[in-house]
Amino acid sequence: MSDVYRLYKHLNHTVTISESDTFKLYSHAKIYHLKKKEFLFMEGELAKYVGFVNKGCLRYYRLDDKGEEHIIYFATEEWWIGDLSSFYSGKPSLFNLHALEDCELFLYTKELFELMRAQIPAFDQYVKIRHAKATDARLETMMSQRYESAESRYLKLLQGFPDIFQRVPQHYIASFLGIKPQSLSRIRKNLADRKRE
Amino acid sequence: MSDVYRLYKHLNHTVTISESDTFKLYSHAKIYHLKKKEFLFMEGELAKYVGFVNKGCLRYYRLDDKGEEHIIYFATEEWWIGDLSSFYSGKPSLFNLHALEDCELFLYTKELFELMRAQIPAFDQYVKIRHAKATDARLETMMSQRYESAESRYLKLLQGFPDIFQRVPQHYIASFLGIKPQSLSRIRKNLADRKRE
DNA sequence: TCAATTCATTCACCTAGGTTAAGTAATTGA
DNA sequence: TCAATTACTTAACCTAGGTGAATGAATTGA
Repeated sequence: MSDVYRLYKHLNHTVTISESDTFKLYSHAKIYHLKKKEFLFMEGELAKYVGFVNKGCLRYYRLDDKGEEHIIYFATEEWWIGDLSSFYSGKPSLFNLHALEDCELFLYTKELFELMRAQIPAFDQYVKIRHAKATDARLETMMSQRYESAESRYLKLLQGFPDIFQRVPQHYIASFLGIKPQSLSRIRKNLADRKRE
Repeated sequence: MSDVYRLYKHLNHTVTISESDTFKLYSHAKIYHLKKKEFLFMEGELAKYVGFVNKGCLRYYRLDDKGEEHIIYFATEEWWIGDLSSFYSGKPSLFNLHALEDCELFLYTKELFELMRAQIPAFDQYVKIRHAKATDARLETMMSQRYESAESRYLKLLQGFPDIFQRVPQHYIASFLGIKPQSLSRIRKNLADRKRE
């Protein structure tokens, strides 16, 4: 499987893009290897890249005023990563992007990213659709945080992103769900107990 | 005060836009009067307009699976309203946009809105900045829902949007904060008691 | 390889906010 | 204008999830 195959396959789920356009996109990217436990950027730094995860797993998180971490998303193969707010505004990021496994990323600076959008209409189209979906998904998360129990959020995650449970420690899952590791343990125990009879 | 003044003033907080461009924008809008308790659109309908609130107050909300309302935002003078997701995708909205006072709105269809963006660069610029800010604000809301107490969310709202308390019934404030009216009453009582000594 | 660290689990106890229900005040509309 | 509706408050009780602390299991790294 060529390096570019995953990107090609991914884009073609959403738009129709040629192999040559995909290759163009790929060949302009900075191929970047991030080792487990390294950061692509940290709070206070400029998030100067957006990138496509070709391999690996990362977490995007933020600290609250008590210094506690809150994971906003996990990114695995075929996810886009970065802090768009910092990327576009040029202001320091409030977030941290942290590798949970060794990663291979295709990175773009703002200039390069805009150039790709300008030169490859199908890619521009893809980015627009993605933005819209991401915005919707974010609202969805907010709503479910507001009116669903932690247990039901856990079950949804288990259903919608089962992979992640094999790849990241459980206390990160808890942080993503917005609860404490002890609470996640309790929820899992309750579910197991209930299943037992 | 001319009808267009508020729009002009508002846009010039963010970008530099001429009176004539503002007037162009205004003159293409559909001026729409929504009476108190009417809906601009409801769940299941197409949200075919986005609009500028020139006068009045509305709430944008959604029902959960138990049929409970959750207010996402209030909009008063100088806010933009609409469901961008439905607006752009052409799919029915999941949300309701409901007038809490008699309103005067400047409405645009998708075609007209895109035309305005294309013909008035300063407006296009304004819309981009707005989108970015709205996206950030949404994430902020999500975070505060996750790790701040209802009391602190209440105090922040009181500080950042004091107006709204004069204009909408308290149970809507509660719904916006993500709590029950009784809880808001209790929080207010606690604060008052604590202030008393 | 094994000591140190990091993870997961469990338990007892606490607290913010939900629930139910009642009572009062304020608005609304024919 | 006044009956009906809608809003707000209070209080007793309940529950999901937080807190702190203890224990053991699994990973990590010199």
